[in-house]
Amino acid sequence: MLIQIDPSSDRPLYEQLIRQMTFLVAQRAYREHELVPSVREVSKSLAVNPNTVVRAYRQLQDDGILVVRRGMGMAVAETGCERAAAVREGIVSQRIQDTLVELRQSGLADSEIRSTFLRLLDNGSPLAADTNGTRGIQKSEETQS
Amino acid sequence: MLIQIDPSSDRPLYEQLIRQMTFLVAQRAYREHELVPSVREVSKSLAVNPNTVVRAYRQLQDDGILVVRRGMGMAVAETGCERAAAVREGIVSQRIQDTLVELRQSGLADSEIRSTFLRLLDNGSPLAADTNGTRGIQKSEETQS
Amino acid sequence: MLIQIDPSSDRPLYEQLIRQMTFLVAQRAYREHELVPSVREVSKSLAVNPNTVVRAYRQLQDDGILVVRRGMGMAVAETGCERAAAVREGIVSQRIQDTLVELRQSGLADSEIRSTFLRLLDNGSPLAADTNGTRGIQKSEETQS
Amino acid sequence: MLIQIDPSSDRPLYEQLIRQMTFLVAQRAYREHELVPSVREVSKSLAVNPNTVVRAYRQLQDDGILVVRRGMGMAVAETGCERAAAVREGIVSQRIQDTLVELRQSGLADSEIRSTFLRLLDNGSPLAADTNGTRGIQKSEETQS
DNA sequence: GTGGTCTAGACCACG
DNA sequence: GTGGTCTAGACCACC
Repeated sequence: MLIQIDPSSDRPLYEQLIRQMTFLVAQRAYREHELVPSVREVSKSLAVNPNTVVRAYRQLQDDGILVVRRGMGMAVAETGCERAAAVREGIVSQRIQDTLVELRQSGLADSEIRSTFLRLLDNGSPLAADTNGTRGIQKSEETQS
Repeated sequence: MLIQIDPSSDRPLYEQLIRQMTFLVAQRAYREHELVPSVREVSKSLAVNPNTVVRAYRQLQDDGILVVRRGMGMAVAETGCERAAAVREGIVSQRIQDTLVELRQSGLADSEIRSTFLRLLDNGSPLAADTNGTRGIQKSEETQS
Repeated sequence: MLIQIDPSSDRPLYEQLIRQMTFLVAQRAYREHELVPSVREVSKSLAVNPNTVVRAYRQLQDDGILVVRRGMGMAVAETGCERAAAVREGIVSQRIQDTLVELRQSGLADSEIRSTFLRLLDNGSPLAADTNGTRGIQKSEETQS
Repeated sequence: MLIQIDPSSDRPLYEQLIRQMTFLVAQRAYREHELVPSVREVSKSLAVNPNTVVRAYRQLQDDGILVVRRGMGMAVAETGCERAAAVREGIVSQRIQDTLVELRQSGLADSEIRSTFLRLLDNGSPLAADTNGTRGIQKSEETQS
């Protein structure tokens, strides 16, 4: 339903776009064969350069999540949702692994890591708790002013 | 005991050096007033540009973890271990927070995140079991030619 | 007998249509003065934009392969089959030449190119054995709804 | 030894760069761990925009042929030559396959295809027979004016 | 010096 | 309207 990017994040914009889109398709916010927002549309809504969107969409093609419908736009690929879910799985695991490796280097015991993690997990749902600096795009276009 | 860096990581080398050193001091691998390896030594052992080491050491000075002993090199500061522990605490919390924010965007429920995390935590190798691509430096300096 | 197009090919649809039609006329699947399927018919059967068919047919006119029969549609021109055969000859030679140029840049010796080519030539399915993603149109028009 | 591109070709520049570089590595014109020409260098020598080169180099990274040496440039990856050879193999096969499919659609018999192919193969070595419009880059930089 | 990212704007082919 | 390619030029982090 919603593509969100945070221009102040240290993650590159195109990478955020790739991740967001992958997650959305994995959640079936866009379904197989459904057209996704056009490059220009996304570009305009998120105030991002078209080239940046193109770059993200291209990667999603390479991942087998999107396909080009020439002259019409880009659509979720035949088995796009599956692939997206698989890619998401990989991203999530990798992210946790990386974090664990770094944390273990800190000299903290696994038990300390576990307790800190669980404490922060239960704390609050920071799911865009602060929307400062975040720009989003709705699926149906009447939310934009 | 050991400074480890991974040149293929996406983290900058100087950042890895800062983190590693901070963690080591926090663990009291180097104690107050103890001399730390010289820039030249670290640079040679890790095959890293001296400038990169200088940069890291300067940051550690600014953090109040190291101090210059003129003519002798750099040593752990008066209250270096405390400060290092504090810095470490901040790094660890921040790291977990960041990870949580990203994971929540993936559309996975907190319960799924928790289970994946716990699974990977119990699985893994305690501390870089495989050292492929990782370069280290020992506390006693005669390991490297 | 059959116009086949592959919408997922990197060749533009109109170009595929032109080539296919040229080949069919060269093979005398449609003979001199014989009416070819109407724009509307082709468009519907192949699920292609009518404009695309129009564009292809116009090119075939320019090539002297088709002519308009006002009020009736388009037919193979007086000397259409000859011209089509000539055009086909040019296309085929050009195609092979292009391929050879590219392959020679790969650093493979001519002998390797030859053997690979012959191997693949003998292997393969004679004519689009698997029709996945390929859409066709029959000469007799009652196959499509 | 030589990167060659033809700006008048219908193949995109970045694709030509990818192919050329892949072929060169496969032929061991650049060897494992060896630095390849920098983005700016290639860009200048071939009179191509740096972004275009970046795009090509990025793809080569994704293919596992090149790796970044941060601050130093890009080098052939550990098993880069193998991978390059494998990629080349795929490119070559695919190219021939595509050609065969198209030729078979022309209505020509396999025997005719074979004879035409062999004739053109033996004809001449069009390996850059005409250098009009082709721009190249030497390995050692003293050839450029 | 190196690569990485982003913007701005242009032109093209396709449907 | 759509995506694809390319250029030009800027700024950044890293070594």
